[in-house]
Amino acid sequence: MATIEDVARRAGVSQSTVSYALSGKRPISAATRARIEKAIAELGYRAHAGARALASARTDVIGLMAPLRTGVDVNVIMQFVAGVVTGAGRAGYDVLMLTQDEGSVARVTSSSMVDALVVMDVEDDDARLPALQALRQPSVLIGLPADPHGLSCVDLDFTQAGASAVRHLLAAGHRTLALIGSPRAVVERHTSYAERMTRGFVGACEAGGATHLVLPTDASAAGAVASVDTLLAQLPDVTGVVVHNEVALPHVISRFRERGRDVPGEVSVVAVCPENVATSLPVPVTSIDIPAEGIGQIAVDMLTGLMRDPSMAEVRLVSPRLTERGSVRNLG
Amino acid sequence: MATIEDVARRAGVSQSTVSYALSGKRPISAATRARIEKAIAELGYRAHAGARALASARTDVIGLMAPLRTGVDVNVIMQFVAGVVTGAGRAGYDVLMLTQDEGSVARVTSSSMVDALVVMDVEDDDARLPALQALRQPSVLIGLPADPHGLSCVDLDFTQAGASAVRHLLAAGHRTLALIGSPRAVVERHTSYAERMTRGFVGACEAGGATHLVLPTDASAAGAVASVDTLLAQLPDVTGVVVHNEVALPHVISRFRERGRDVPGEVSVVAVCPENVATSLPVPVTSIDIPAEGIGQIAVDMLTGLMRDPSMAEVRLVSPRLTERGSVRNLG
DNA sequence: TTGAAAGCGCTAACAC
DNA sequence: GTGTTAGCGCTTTCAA
Repeated sequence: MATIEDVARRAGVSQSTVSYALSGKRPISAATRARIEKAIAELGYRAHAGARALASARTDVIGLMAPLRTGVDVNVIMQFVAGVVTGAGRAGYDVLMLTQDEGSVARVTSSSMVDALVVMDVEDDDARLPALQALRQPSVLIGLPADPHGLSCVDLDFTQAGASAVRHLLAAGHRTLALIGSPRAVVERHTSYAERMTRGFVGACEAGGATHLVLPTDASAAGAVASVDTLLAQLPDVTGVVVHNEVALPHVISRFRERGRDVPGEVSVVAVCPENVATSLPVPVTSIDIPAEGIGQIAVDMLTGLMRDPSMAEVRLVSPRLTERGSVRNLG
Repeated sequence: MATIEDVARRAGVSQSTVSYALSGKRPISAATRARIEKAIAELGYRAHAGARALASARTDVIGLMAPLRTGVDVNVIMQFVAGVVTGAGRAGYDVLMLTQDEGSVARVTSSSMVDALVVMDVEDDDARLPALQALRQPSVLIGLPADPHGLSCVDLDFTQAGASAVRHLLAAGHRTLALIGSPRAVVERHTSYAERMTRGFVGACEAGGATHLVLPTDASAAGAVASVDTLLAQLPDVTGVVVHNEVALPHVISRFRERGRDVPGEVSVVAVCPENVATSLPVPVTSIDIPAEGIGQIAVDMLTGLMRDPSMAEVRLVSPRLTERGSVRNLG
């Protein structure tokens, strides 16, 4: 591999001139720059990442801690990852995937493998927060813990999403509502988005005087069936359902039909899921989009902002947008 | 951050002794080793990754090129990624996620950001192969191109999987079969696994004298419905169906039922998908498992082998294993 | 507008 | 069993 010295020699300039030509940190005459670029092209030169990291104390790599376990809305997670990776690419960064295990954050940060971190799957009272805040490198959470500890966060405003779904159903005349939510395991770890979704749902139901029920639901056909059956047993006159569980969604709808409740004839459904999920079902479903890819990109933007000015920590909640697709029936 | 020099000073030894204690590349007396470990612990020392990469010409990072676009069996892809990441972790490597775009492989390899590459979503006649083979760093493909160019490959033996599914149906007395396969776009790019699946399916049908039809199928409910309808129009007396399309699978089964063909009463189904997909449907489905996570780990093992001895290139095809779960009816 | 040279922190000869 | 030291390839003062 060619080194910067090879380039310098070939272009008849000094190493530092090549370096500055590359970084643009000082003016280079057009003629010199041309010779350097020619040499670089001829040699196929690329700066050695390790050497650059050593000398400059930056790696241009972002660490991404994503829940890689399967089963739970893989689709959404994948979209977040895609958003982070493409956003990072556009900003000139690469992405190092980290497993969920304890040590990996400490390892990659203290060995200077990454300049910054994006952390997904945040819990309401996440144990990692103090450690993250103590880091030399800035981090952005995808999710919103109860106390952000001065860390930057970005997420869909799930509280508003839950409330907005309910208000949409209330406006259509529904008064007996249910939330078919995240798997029990997710709820029990107090995962931030599940918590907020529930809060928004319950709050709006209470404000609107609606009877309501919250059902944690396994991300499987069986889970969907169980929840629908429980729901019909406990709240037989339910007419409006909010589904925040991408995997269960199609099975929830089928199960309602099997139980003789047509959607949207007898039961209206509002889903909270990525748009492609809502539109690719047999019957298009009215939904609040989880703009996962966009949020991933925002996370990277926030990170580059923080690297410029570490004091810029902020919380950004993307407002939910509900799209009516006909799975809600107006009882008015 | 503490440096190796800080550790050396604190332990009263030389830098190289610390380095050797860390790498185990030469014997260190127990007493010295103890003092070094104490110093490391007290200082919270971690080697600077860039400095190490510069001096040793290795990064302990593996690049992973995964198709991050959504829609196409995200679940499977996620499991591959999880397998690669956990396998890499166990082998002492981190994983750098690369986007599908042209330049990224050249960028990370020629700047020495990675020691090796795992490449997913391989096409039958993949344009990237010559470039991969010319690299300084070894690579492993997940998938099997027509001509591996001397590169290492690992995948489920989809040819066998297709054949095995057909033979299972033939053995149960079915004589009119269909393959509900990957999306047309995937097929048209000649994605390796789709190609091989079709080959295995068709080959075994012909060998067994079965009437057969292959239907590329969109990864959506609509796609599933369209394929089932086409199938029933073109091959009304079909009794055995192989489904190699995780997303379509549940909708295929529902659609058969809507069309008055019970599964497995009138139509028998063998799926090719990850086990968790086959078992979490309303009716458990007889399937050939895609052991994605395991294959991801094997890919990493092969990579570490290649880094030890670059001449060890090989093709590994994992034999399919069919699990009967009751969605195939014996017509005997 | 350019060059010389001092590190950045680590590894791996080489020497004892 | 341990120490000395010459790089690895780049960035960035300092000097001109």
